[in-house]
Amino acid sequence: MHDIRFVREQAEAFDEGLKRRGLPPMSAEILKADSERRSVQTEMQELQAKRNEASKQIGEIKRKGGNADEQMKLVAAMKDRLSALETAEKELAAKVQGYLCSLPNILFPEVPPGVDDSDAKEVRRFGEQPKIAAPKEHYELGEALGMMDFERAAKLSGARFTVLQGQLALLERALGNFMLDTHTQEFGYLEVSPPLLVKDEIMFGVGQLPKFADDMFFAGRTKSREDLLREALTYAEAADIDALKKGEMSLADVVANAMNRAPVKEDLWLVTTAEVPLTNLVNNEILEKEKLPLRFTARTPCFRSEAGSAGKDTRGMLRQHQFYKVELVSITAPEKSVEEHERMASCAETILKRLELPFRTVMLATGDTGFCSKKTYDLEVWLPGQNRYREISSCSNCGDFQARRMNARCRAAGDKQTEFVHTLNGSGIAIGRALIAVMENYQQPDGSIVVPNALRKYMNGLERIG
RNA sequence: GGAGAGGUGGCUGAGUGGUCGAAAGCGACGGUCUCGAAAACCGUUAUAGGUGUACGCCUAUCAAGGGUUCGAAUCCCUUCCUCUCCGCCA
Repeated sequence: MHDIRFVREQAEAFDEGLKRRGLPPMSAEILKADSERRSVQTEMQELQAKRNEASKQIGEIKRKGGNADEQMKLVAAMKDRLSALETAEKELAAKVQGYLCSLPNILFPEVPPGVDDSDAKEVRRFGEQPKIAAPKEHYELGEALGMMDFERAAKLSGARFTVLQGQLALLERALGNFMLDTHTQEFGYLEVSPPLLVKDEIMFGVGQLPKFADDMFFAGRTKSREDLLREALTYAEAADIDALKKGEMSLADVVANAMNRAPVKEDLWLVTTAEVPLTNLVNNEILEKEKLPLRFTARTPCFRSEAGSAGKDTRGMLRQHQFYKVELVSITAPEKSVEEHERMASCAETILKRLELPFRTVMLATGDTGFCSKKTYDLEVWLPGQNRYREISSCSNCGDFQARRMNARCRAAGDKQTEFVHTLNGSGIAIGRALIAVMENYQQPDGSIVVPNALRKYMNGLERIG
């Protein structure tokens, strides 16, 4: 979410920021609504002050047993105007808020222009690509080993799920344990085991809602769809139903109106990443600035609908509805986030280095950087089976964009003024894809897979899978 | 799932229609005292927004949203959350 004061004070910079995102200038429209809102608010507050004064007098007069008819008439006379102003103020405030929370974050100047991952700028590269004759893809290796089963997964859950068994299941567990140990013991992250089902406002806080609902799974606590619809329809108005009968209104509109009128019941979303609960740990809090940064890590399943990626990466477990990931989240003082971003990327890189997997780090282009982010580093691991680098980690500095949505602030000791914290998140790293990378990079001609040194102690000394 | 009790400032907690943004205590901060500290005493101590050059003034906020009323922390409705007992359950 953007700061209205930033739009007021630096309208050109704001529009320039939108332009780099490929969006038209919005400041004029926003400021128009903002100034309307303020003038309505001023009039409303003046009227409220008058009303409050008159009400106070009424109270005094009545206590003394006098006749307050005149004052009551006065208040009654301003009632309509006041409620109109209150409604208008609410609408305008919502309009301004709507703009501010639906536009993406302003990017740092160094973010390279471009539209997709091919425009990303490589910043560094590590490791040598292994020389493998006729490298196989991970699913060929896994299925041949009998430890990766897509058919049975489909039987249980449909496409984009995997069943891992035996040593590959162990490898998955070992990867997560290795990553968590590294981040907690060497880099000072606090291990967290968070809820995986969260409320609307939590998804809003990290920018998943309201725009990206289609990317998520929804866990209704309620009954069947039919029951839900019936319940909502009890809020339909008689006038709407009459209009429906006369054919003046569509069923869809009647339902939509009823839904709007029905009370909001909070159902829960499945987290798309542990960033969601970890970042929100500090929502609505004022943290002691001296205790920052806070660094959290968690290994959790991640649930994604992959709505926009039909047909992409359909083979294997590269793109799944459910996968494990170790996530890193930092909550920093405003002036520390840039430094923390570099540190976080290097924590993620350390994992790949220890696993001795070749990778490169790129800075995403303007058109490819996420909604909340000011700047994003992607780590791309080498996959011999695909003969290309593929994303395995994404580290973003969100500045105060999420903090504003979550109302997460900090305050220095002795200060009265609070500031919004900065939030950063990064994969440290995606476990499913790390498993793929290990399989493809460590594959042997006989179809077995050598276990990287760093993982052996997490796999009971196992040196080779298969 | 059934029954009940609640949600008030940094914390504890009073307040059931009118000078209540809210008693009291604790905590924190400033001061007096002291060589210094403690104790004691005195004082200060919410957030957001609007408005004016300015001491300021105004508005909103007692979980959230809506309603009743001239006026709501207080009454009504809905939602969310917490706790207790029973049931079920890893």
